[in-house]
Amino acid sequence: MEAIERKPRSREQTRSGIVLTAKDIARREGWQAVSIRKIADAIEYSAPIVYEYFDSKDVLLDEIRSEGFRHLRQEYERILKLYRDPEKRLYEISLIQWEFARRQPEIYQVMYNLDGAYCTLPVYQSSEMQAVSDIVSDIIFSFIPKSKESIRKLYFEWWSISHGMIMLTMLLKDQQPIEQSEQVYRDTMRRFVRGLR
Amino acid sequence: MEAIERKPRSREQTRSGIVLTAKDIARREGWQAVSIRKIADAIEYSAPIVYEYFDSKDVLLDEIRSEGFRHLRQEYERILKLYRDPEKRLYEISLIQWEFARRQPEIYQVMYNLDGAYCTLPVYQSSEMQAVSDIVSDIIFSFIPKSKESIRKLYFEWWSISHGMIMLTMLLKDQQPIEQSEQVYRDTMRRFVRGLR
DNA sequence: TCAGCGAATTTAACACCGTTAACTCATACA
DNA sequence: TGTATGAGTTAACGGTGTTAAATTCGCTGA
Repeated sequence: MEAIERKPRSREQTRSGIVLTAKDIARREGWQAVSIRKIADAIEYSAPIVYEYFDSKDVLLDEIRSEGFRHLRQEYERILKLYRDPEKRLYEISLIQWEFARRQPEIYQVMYNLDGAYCTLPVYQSSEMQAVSDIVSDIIFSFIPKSKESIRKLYFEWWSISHGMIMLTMLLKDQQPIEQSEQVYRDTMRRFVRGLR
Repeated sequence: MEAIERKPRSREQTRSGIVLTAKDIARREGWQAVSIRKIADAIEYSAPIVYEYFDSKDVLLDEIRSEGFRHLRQEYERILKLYRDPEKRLYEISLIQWEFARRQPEIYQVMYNLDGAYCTLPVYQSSEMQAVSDIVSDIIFSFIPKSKESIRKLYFEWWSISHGMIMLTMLLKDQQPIEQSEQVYRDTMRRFVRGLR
């Protein structure tokens, strides 16, 4: 983030500078190292300026989290356009999930309050999260048009397996090679998708 | 924890008082609210005293985490004595896992660095965690005596499903009734165990 | 009884944190 | 020229983990 200098910057640029810097520090030093003052330093402003863009650190984290869910949603919709087969769709979306967590672990962490990332605002009532949930639920529904309750359970199951494996992979990453975890992930998700029909 | 007064206390009592207080604050206010000074206040000592028992906050959290894994191991071994059928064993252990997370969520959180709990010391090289892993792996092995690699994968799978569901249940607890999540958990774990034979 | 020692405990400090009030300062307009 | 507006800063408050220094206390030996 040292690329950012303090010359001519629009409000929008400063705002996204804050977000970028926060993510950058989180990626390099972990979320517990992200502080308002450190962000302010990086964008070459004093700390109170950050509060002109975000009411609190919590709100900033929430924004980054929402951004993560939005990005995920876009990827999901890309898959929807690419494939028509529900089986293929759900499997590819599972892979998207994996790739996302692998490429942007710090975002994944703040989305689920993992590893020092801690956002007070409840995630379950975020519309962005609801959107990604709806996409996956709809795919499952097109698979087997059962009751809303059944779909909910199946989605909960899919989500749990995917998220659980991703989390444990992160946890054990220095002990168990990622390639191996990825293989298990692929196999398990494929089996889950197969098991739906 | 208001029961603790400062009269005659052995070193051991003070030490466990620190641990108890930390867990108590975490349970009531969340891990991000746990501070050395607050613990010291509760046990009626000044902050530096805590450092006579624990080198750092990190070490204190690590101790609580290890305690959690030890407790889990004891429960697992209780199940081993109670049942001989591997299928029954694995299923019952799955239920233990659920019950533990439900009854002592703050311990579960610190074990996996969830929701503001953050312990720097790596969990994957804790012998206590290894012990519980070994128990479950052994059960799976007695189920289907395959290669070490296969067992590892199956254990990873079991752990992911269980942990994933528990985590998401915590995350969605205000949105999705726990009883419902528990039902899905039981069904899924039963199905997993069945699928092993 | 009292001096002195050693251990137990506290106070004070450092460098950080999130957050807010008060202040400075330059520009734009009357 | 005077003043109001807005951007940006400094300074402060109460909190954090942590450590060094100071203090208090109980006990031993004279």
